[in-house]
Amino acid sequence: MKNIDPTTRRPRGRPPGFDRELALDKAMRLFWDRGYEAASMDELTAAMGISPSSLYGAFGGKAQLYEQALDRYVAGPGAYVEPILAADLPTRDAFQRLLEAAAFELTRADQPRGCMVAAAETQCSPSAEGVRAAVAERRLQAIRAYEDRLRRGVAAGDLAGGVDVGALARFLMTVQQGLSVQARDGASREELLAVGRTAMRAWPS
Amino acid sequence: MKNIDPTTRRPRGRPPGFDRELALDKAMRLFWDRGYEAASMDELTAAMGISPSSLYGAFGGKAQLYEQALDRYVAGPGAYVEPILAADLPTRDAFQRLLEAAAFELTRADQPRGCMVAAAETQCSPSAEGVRAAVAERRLQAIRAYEDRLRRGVAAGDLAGGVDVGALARFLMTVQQGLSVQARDGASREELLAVGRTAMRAWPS
DNA sequence: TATTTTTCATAACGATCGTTCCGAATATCT
DNA sequence: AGATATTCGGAACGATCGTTATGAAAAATA
Repeated sequence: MKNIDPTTRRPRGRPPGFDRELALDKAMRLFWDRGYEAASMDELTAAMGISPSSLYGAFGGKAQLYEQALDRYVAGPGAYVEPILAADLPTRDAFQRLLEAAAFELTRADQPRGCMVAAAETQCSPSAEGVRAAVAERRLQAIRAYEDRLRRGVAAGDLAGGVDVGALARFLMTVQQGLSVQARDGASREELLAVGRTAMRAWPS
Repeated sequence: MKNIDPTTRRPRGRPPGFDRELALDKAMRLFWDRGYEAASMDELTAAMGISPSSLYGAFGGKAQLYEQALDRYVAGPGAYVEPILAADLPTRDAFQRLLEAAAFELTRADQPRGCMVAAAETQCSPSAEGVRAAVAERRLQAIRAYEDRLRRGVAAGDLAGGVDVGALARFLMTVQQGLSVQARDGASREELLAVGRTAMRAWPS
């Protein structure tokens, strides 16, 4: 088949036989549910509907695929976080909404339970140390994002200047990570919401 | 060699060539650090100083060894919990001490970081579903233990009757699970202590 | 139509997984 | 001493791991 339109001109060789974004989405779901090591190449290729050679050609390998799946998770199912932090809300309200949203998102019936980042890859074999460190780094950055939001609250005057924003940020992230474990263990949405409400009682004065 | 004393009479065959408790201890350490699946039989037998056939003879297999390692963890490194819950303390003080003790224990230099139970085996391959369920069940029982302690507080009158003990217990366990993730990510003892202090601010009135 | 380029499916690779088998070693019992 | 019982080290098992090699398939280009 020939393509005349120069704006959609096909490259030289055989065209890819699958949708890259769709395949990445399937991989993300499996990694999300299983973690990195427990998701085998056989399962990945089956879920993505492609062959190992296509996977290597398009994504570079299992570890690289996992990192791209992480990116896709943050930009997709995990995208609910950023707008809440960025919204023009009182600081306390923002984190209350964040915990409510987490309770909702971590227990959706149409998704794997828990967060793909929050409590994943805490244990692994030495050969997976690289990906473990990558996930841990994302968790650290998430705490930083909380800190930044809290500092914005201090600057805006709706959070007392004496508050230890580092400790508060880490506490809030600790709760999120615990919520992810709870969700994976089968806790209900209402139970997670109750945990979130309890956690908010720790909000300074 | 012959053994005369009938109270320490040896059984018929060749005597075991290793200390069962010591070997189990080594296995526990490795499982604690790596989790179930990422700890290979090669590493286990090397750490325990025994052969695969001895491991099977003495423990039954990898999965059974893991369960026994869990028991040993609870009775050993994790034994600090029970006396704090059982102590004759005001309820609030008990959980404050528990969080302080956790911050200390989860960051010991002579042990793997984090708790062997709290945030482990949240993701695994289908073949390890059995052990995952077993660990999850222990986490559920831990929440129950917290609930029982809180109810004791209500009965003793140092916790208001209107308090939702289920939610409070789950919140406290959620924090513990999050602390375990934090510890594995390298958070310092002081940081965990600060998280614990923040969490205690959620204590009812 | 022939050539070139890229992707694809399949099979095969070496490594490692948990497990089992086997013969030697080491003890007690007859 | 010989028979019996139990444990040992080590090899071997089939299965599965992630990865790579091979050649056919499918497109544009010459």
